[in-house]
Amino acid sequence: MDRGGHGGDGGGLHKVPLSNPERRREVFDVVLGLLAEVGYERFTMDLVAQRARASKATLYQRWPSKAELVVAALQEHQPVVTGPDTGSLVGDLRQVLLSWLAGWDARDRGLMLALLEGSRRDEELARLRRDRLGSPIRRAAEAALARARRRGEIAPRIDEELALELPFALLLMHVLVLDEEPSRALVDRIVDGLLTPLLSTSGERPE
Amino acid sequence: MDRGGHGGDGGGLHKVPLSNPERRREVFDVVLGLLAEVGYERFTMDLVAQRARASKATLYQRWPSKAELVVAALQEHQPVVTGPDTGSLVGDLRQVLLSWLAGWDARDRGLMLALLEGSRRDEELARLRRDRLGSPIRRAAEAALARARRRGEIAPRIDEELALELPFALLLMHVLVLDEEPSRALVDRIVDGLLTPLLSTSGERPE
Amino acid sequence: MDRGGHGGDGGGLHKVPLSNPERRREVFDVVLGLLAEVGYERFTMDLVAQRARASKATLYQRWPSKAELVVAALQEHQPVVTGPDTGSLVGDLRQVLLSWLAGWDARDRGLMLALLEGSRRDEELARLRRDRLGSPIRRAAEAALARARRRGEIAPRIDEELALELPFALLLMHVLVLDEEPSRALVDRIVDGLLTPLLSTSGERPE
Amino acid sequence: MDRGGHGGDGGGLHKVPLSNPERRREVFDVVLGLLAEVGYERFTMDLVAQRARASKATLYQRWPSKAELVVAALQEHQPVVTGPDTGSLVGDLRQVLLSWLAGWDARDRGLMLALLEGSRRDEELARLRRDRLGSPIRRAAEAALARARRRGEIAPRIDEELALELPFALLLMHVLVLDEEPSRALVDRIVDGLLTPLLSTSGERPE
DNA sequence: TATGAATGAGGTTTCATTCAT
DNA sequence: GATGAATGAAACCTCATTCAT
Repeated sequence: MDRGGHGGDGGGLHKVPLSNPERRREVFDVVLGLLAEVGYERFTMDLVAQRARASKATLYQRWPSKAELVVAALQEHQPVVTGPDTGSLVGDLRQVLLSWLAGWDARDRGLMLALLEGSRRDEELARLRRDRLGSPIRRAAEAALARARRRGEIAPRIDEELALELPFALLLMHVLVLDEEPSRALVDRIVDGLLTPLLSTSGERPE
Repeated sequence: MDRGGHGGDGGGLHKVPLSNPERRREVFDVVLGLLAEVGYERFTMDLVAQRARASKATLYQRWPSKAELVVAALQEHQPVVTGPDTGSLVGDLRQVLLSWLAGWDARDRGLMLALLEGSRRDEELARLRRDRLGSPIRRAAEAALARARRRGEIAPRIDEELALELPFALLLMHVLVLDEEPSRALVDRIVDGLLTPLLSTSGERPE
Repeated sequence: MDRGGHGGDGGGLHKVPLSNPERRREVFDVVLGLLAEVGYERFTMDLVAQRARASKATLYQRWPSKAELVVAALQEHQPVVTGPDTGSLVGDLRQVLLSWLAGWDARDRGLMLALLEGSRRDEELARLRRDRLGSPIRRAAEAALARARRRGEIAPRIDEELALELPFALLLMHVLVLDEEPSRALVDRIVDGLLTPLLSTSGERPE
Repeated sequence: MDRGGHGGDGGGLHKVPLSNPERRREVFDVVLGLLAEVGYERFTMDLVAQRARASKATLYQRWPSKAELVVAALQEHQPVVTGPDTGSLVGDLRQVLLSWLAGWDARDRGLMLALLEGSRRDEELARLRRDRLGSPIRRAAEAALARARRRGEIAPRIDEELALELPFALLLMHVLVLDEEPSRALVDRIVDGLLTPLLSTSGERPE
């Protein structure tokens, strides 16, 4: 399409072997971009090959099927969510959500959809979906909860498990169903308007 | 599935013109079943034709494209959610959720996924998705909220809009991401473990 | 390739539906020609489509796979071998062989090879091979043998089963291994030079 | 299969240059095994490389094409058929057949088929086929015939050339068409039930 | 010399859609 | 109005062969 020239096409490690880690990342980038753009079914090896300036045969040499290429690319796209100890449960949760927000990538909405879609055809992807969509924040949030318990911060009558799921469920819904990009504003509404009244003994809003 | 008639290859109304409303419903049933089963992309006109015992050409005569057939079928599959006045906000919300739960159809998880998937290709489906997944309960819940406001039941510091979204967001996540069927138990956990502590001034749990 | 004109391409029932028996035969003719020409593995649906002036999709509508198309075409290519009663076993056998020879088709050598080749991949073809290559003459020959037995024509110490296989085995070998076309001369050598001394009590050579 | 060595991934001589005769034989063994297993067309260089633990590039360095590799391997797989002088023509022929039977290799049926198949694409293979399938026994048999002539053992009215072809043609047919392994029993039937009555003046059956 | 990697040119099969009856 | 049949345009995957190290 663009026959290169004065830059274009994204730099071009092409001709570099796929074993090269940078080249590999380049391919994964194409894969993730494509997945986000068109979803799992319309994602074609031809398109990947074209954009990555590789031949399909080359791709197939490294990843023996479309499914495996997709899985590999997604597996390497693990977001890192950290949750520092702020001293209060709600404060900790806010940090977890903000950390997740900071790691949010423009392609992530599309990738989530692709994952839901593809997981219907491929069991490996289904596993990935449960892991990835079901718990990215969850894990960090659980650590925060553990700390809260040790501190004796208890919220009686609260279903703690659901309370932890709550922020992610809301974010997910806004993103997937309502086509919104996740925003600091939404995180604040969730933390201040729901989590704080629900869990807080302190958890004041910082900054 | 087909409650048959006077025998033959599975009964049904095939050979009856598509203008006939019952025949129409029959076709939609096939469409919804297929969508739920395989999703939007693997849904093929051939399969519809086969299962509905019609010819593809006939289908195309009534619905000029795959997308339009899908949209038409989904539009006719509107769940009805009612919410009687129980006297308290939480009580009302519980009723709304139970009513939604009662209308839940085994195909609905699949249809939600199909909708997410297809809405990527077709703007009409995208609209449907926002409407359908974004607000089925919402509408009824909003009525309950209005009543609560009139009663002066106020939850200070609560983000009411998010609070209304919350139960559906959780249900959605459990259904779509964790592969669970929605259950009375989950509804109870949401109402008793989250909504009640959040909103309740009373809202006791009925039998 | 040849865009028709003043004849060419073999008549051209193309555009006629594949359900039409004559069109069907036309396709089979292309299939058999191709099989004979290039064998089973190099036989491609593309080539068939091109030569038969049909689209691949059309072919796939009628025959759901390459293997099934091949099997169908071969099944319709049954040679007819008759064996009149000449009064003597050797005379009868000669007739059977001559009848087989008369039905010989220039493509048959290629088809035999294709059958051997394809039968390695497809069990249906393997069955066909055993039937077709193992017994075309055999059946007629057995009838002749039965008559001989009724007449009391007995060849002591002869393995009759092998004796019946003998002419076909020799023809097969000359055809498959030595690239010869089967000929009247070869049949005569077999009958006069082997079968007669082996079986004959009379069996004079006619004409 | 691999009689191993000091451990490792299955032993073998991989990493040893292809110029080494033992390594060469090892590769040919892989080639023959593969040919017998899957035939000529499904025989892939990838598979050879894999099983022989060599790289395709290495193979291509020694044999410039698939066809040449196959030819080379087959050429080295010449069966040895001997035929001692037993004093009678039929006795000699039996020895020839038994010698051939003794040299029969489990892969040989597959190799014959592969040869028939491949000889359609490659003239070199076609030559090989005519030589290999057309005459393995023939040559030894001819020597026996020459001795018989010198002894004055004459079979009048017999087509001697065909008579010599006969046993091999029958064996070939049983092997290729009927999927039988060649057996002592079949050889005996051929010798005792056909050759003896046809040619014999003595030729008694030995132990 | 041996090899890891790349690739052009297919090969089978599928699908939304359109004709002709 | 209903249908059997046809089809162009992909999609996934494979293979003999060639480079570059």
